[in-house]
Amino acid sequence: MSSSVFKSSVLREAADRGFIHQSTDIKQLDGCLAEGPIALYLGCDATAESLHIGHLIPIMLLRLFQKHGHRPIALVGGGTSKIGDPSFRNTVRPMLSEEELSRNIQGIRLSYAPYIRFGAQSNDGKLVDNAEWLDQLEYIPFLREVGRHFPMGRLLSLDTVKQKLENNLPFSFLEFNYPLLQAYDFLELLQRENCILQIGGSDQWGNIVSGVEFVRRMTQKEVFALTTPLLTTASGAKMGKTAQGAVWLRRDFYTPFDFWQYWRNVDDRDVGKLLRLFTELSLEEITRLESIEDINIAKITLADHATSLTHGKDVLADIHQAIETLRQRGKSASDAKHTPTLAIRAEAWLGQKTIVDLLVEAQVCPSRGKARRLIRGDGVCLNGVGIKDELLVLDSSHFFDERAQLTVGKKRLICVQLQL
RNA sequence: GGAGGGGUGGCCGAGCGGUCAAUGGCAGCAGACUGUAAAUCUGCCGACGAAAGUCUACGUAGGUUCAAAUCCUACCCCCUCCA
Repeated sequence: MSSSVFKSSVLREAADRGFIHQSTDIKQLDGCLAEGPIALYLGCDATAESLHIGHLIPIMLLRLFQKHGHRPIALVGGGTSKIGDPSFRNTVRPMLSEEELSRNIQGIRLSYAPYIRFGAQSNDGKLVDNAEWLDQLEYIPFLREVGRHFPMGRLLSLDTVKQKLENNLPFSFLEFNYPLLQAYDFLELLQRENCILQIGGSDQWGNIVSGVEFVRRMTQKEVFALTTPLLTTASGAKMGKTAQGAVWLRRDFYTPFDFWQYWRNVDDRDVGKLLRLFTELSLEEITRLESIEDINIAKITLADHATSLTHGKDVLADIHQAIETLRQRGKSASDAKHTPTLAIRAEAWLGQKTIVDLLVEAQVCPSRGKARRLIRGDGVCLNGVGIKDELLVLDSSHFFDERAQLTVGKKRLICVQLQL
């Protein structure tokens, strides 16, 4: 999508950076945006205690809108999470308890903090929980006021619904109601906050458009939908998922070091795209980085910027020091605060426990058997020396200044801190 | 409510009384080559154990059998068709 067609600065930049996948009447939306600040919202369900990289594109877009003076609303689906979004997943979502939900909502608030400025100023963001209104709904009034605006044909034509039916996947009336509730959110936010735009990932298109149509039927007002592309890596995998699970945005779920590594190791073909989406470097600067022969410079820049946006600039020095340690296979002793660190008590370990125990304790391996196999596969170094002997017992010779560097493969580093 | 099909390791998917800790694929991890990329090749890929081996697992609970993922019974869940 060419940016030159837009009058509003925010859509121009969004288009240039690759944020726009689909939208309803974008000309009219552009007009509204050019006239002055609007309120817009992004919703997500309260299914975990942290958001992850998969959520990040729409969040970056929400941030972009705020940067251009618009008012962002982060909606957390405390209500809709009781139903479970059936979109594009073939298992039924587990039912969450009230306690889990409120814990998750708190965690999501924390996840948003680096990206969206919340507060009371004119374009400060706001975090709302749709349980606030959805919990109040009563069945018969809801059916009469809301249900009748959803033609059955329209509902059945939703991609998410069709997919469930065609593939004979489990799908109950409970989940079938999800689009209605999400649509209702939009109406509620229009009335409460004069919110006229909903953004989301492209998998949310059906749900979002249901809201746009519903609002039109209820109020005769035009509201808008804008979706971001679903990010897959060049190799086709879903962005942000690793074997260990999601790449979480909260540092107590995923260390800044590992977060940095995630970006450092992206596919070559994705670097430019990711720089545009996940850093705030100028487009000229990104083009320059792309033209440099050594693509690793662009990757490191991506990792630095994405990480400092999420975790703050001050983590970078530590991370770079740890990287240097890794590069030299654990020669120097770093005491980085933002790299994975394991503290062990001298009297319990020295002369007692083995390298296998250490790998398990450091949560590198989930079991002792895995740790053994990792060693047998030449995957483990202690202070830069390859470990051959899985029975190796730790002693003071392994520590310099009470520290040892445990490296696993080329990318993982654990600082082991000895406590006397 | 009736009839039929199905629930196997992270996912897909074989197996249908012993040789099954369970073929194969994907994903993953480590090694080699590189650039902490991709592709390729090699090894690993339930837990405990140095090993021999032991234990726990094929929806849940029982049962038959020397022996069960495989047979029987009940229950739970999913799908399809009928009512």
